[in-house]
Order: sequence, then structure tokens, then C-alpha cells
Amino acid sequence: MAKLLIVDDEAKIREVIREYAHFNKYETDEAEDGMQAVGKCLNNDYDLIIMDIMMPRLDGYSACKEIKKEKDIPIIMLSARGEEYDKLFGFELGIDDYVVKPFSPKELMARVAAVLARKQHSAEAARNPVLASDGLEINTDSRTVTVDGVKVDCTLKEYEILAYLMQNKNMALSRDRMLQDIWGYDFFGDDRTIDTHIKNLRGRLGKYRDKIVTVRGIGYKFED
Amino acid sequence: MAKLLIVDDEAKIREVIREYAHFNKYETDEAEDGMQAVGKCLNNDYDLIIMDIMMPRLDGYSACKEIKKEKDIPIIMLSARGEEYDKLFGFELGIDDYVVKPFSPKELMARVAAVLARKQHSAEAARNPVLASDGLEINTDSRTVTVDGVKVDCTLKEYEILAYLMQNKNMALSRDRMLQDIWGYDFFGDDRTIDTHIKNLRGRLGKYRDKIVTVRGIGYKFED
DNA sequence: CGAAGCTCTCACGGCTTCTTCACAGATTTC
DNA sequence: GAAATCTGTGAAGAAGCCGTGAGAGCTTCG
Repeated sequence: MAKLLIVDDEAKIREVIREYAHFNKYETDEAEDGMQAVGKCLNNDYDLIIMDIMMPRLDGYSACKEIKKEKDIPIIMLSARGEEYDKLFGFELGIDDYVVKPFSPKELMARVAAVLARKQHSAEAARNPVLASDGLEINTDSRTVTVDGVKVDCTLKEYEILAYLMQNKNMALSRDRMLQDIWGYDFFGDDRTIDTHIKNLRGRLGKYRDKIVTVRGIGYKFED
Repeated sequence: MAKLLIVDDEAKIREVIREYAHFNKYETDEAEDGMQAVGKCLNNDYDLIIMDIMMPRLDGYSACKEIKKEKDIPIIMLSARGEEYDKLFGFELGIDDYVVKPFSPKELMARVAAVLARKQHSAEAARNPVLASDGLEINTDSRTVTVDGVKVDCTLKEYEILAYLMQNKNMALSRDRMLQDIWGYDFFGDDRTIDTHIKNLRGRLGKYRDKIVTVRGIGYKFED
């Protein structure tokens, strides 16, 4: 199972996260500040880092920068309320997600799981960037769709939906799950939006339009 | 073996439950009120919680809400007779079962076993998505039914019923229970509706139609 | 600044599915 | 063997679901 590095100067917070992490079957290691964290990262292989921003010696941002120089490890940042304005800056540094303190450990664990899943997914995609079914093909590197060799223009959402369906081919996927996984946990819109995108997407797939099958009462599925 | 948390303000009741739990080879821990229960849950990993509703400091419902925020642990509620009207509210909170006081410890233990089994069941289903019996097969990922290799179209309810019966094969399942588990706690319809669905379902199963056996006076059963 | 493109929402209409009901046949009970 | 209870079945209305087109709010681009 995955191994996490927990970085925070407050022992109490590390303890809470550690407990939850163990409950979710993750291994853990800990560091008290950015400096220690960088050191530990150089000498160990972690799958994910949970790190506070405000810390003595070396703050979370700087530590993140140092670590990313050497290794590509996903990082989830903990920030006190009010530090949110730094969000954009943080994402430029390659931070994968943010959790604002005081946080719910359960939510944090959900984010951890999501980031790890995303990472594993992209690792697989990097190995083989093309997904195909008959003459329908997508390339996750160039984010392009081709139908019988002919390139088809899709919008971002259409591409994301098609990629998601093909990555989970032959699985009935509920609208809720699709919203969660494609739009993100913080989207609170109408799930019928998906239907509209599906309609447009089908329109672009020509003779393969029926590969996207409606699963009545549930959602959709890509049939190989 | 599984570990239970017993929450009740009366020491006598905790004692009775504890004894029966130990007899059934469960580990136990105890709390006297909701507040304590929440605290203990945060610091320990329990497999199931048995909790009274009426308690000083923090009542069972509120405690349940707090706990479910952080961890997904099955909860069985103990309620005094007359508190039953709260059932709906309780199921919304994610309560897995109810036992009315004064209860039979033996029945309580049966419920505990059932809830734990159900939980394990869903964990297993995630691992192996196909259920089969001779040439009749369902795939819970793609939500498809095949008869001797030929795909058969089912409606949502037909599929749900078949999946439910096959997941509980060789068990006589009452109509009430089926309504509870398939339709949900908030369905207040006629249980003969099931009969109609069973009829339609049998029509689709061809030579395997008799695998769904009528249990007169009770309901139905899937015979392997 | 206007045009074009994208995303999301909404509501209509057609179609499928669900539910109810009544009756006939089967089974059990007395 | 008659009465009571239960299930199978077909029909029909009610309810629900999805495809679709239109359009509003935004952003991007020229």
C-alpha cells in the first residue's frame, strides 16, 4: 500500500493524520518542518506528501519547490484559512490539492485517495497514451480523438468524458460518479449537464456513436 | 475477529451486551455517552457500533452524525419503544439497523452478524464483479445479464432484483426485506409489485426461469 | 468591443419502466 | 371439500427517464 509523508510542526496534527492514514491502510512517516521533509524525501520513496504551509525553518512552499526539483511526488498542502489567496501560486508549484485548516480528516483522506488514483492513472496513461476501440481512438498525450484515422475536434469536456468512459470501458458509470471524477468533488451542478455533453459527443463520433450506451436509471457506459 | 463499541449510559445494559458479544467472539469497548463514543471512535478502529439513542451529554443521533462525518463505521441503534417514529430520520443518517428495547440479546447479535456480513459482502463484490450459476451470469460492473453467453436486456429493477437474489443465493428472502434492501427504506408501496417484476424477470431468463423459486408465504429465493 | 465557442441549465415531448389492480388458478387450512 | 390465503398474469394508468433544442452566462480571440 502507499506510503505517506506527513509534515507539520504540531505533533497533535501529525498524530490525527497518522491515525486516519493507518485506518485507511497507508504507511506513514513524519517530519516536523520543511527542512526535515526535504531530507527525508531524498532518502526515501514516498507516494504522497501531506504538508503544512506555515512551518519553522523551511516553509511548505519552499520545501515543495526543493522536493519537486529532485522527485516528482504528489503533494497535498494544508493551509490555514486566509492563506487561500496563495492557491494559484501553489498550483504553479505542482501542488496537487489543497485542504484548508481546520480540516476534516475524512475529507483529507478522500483527497489523498483521489490524488493517488489520479497519479496511478496517469502513470498507466504515460506508458500507453492511446486508447482504442475499433476505429475510434484517443491519444491522451495529445488529447486528440480520431474516428477511422480522421481527427475529430472535441471540446475539453467532451474529450474528458470520452477519455473517462474509455478508461472505464464496459463499466456502468453513474452520473454522480462522473461528476465526482471528471468535474471534481466541489462541483454542485445539475447531473443532466452530462446528458448534453454526451449528446454533443455522440454527434462527433459518427458511426461509433452507439459505443456510448445509455444505462437507464444509472448513467452511461462505453461498450468495447 | 470484529471489534464492537457499545454505547449506553446504563452499565447493566452494556454488561449484557458485552457478555453476549464475547460469547460470540467479538472484542468490545464501551462508552457511557455520545461524547465519549465520538472521542473513542476518533482514536480507535471499530468494526461496528451499538448505540443507545437516549443518553446524557450527547444523544445517539448527534453522536452518529459526528462519527459518520469522520469514519464510515456501521451503526446499530437501540431505541426505546415509542421512538420508532424516528426511523426515517435515522436511516438518512446512515444507521444500518434498529433494535427496539427491551431487546433480546440473541436477536441483537444476529443483527450484528448480519450487518457485518453485509459490509464484507459489498467489499467482496467490488473485487469480483461476476456472479454466475450454470449458464446464467451477471456482471455487476457493466450491469449486464447473460444467458448461455447471450446478453439479455433487463430493466433497472429487474437487474437489481436478480443481482440481489444471486448475491443471497439459496436464501429465502421476504418481500419486505427485498423492498427494504432494493427499493430503500423510504418506499411505501405494495409488496406485490415484486411479483410483477419477478414475472417479467423470469420471462427473460429462458430455461433458467426456475432458478427463481417462489417461497410461498415468504417471498422468493435464487436456487443455485 | 463584437463574434465565436464553450459550459451549463432548463423544459418539452416521447418513450420506457414502474406500480397498481383485478381476476384466475394454485395451495393450504379447517 | 369448502373457505381462506397466496401467487401468476395481463392490462392500463402513473411516474420517471432521457434525448434534444434553445438560450444565458462566461471566456477567448481577433
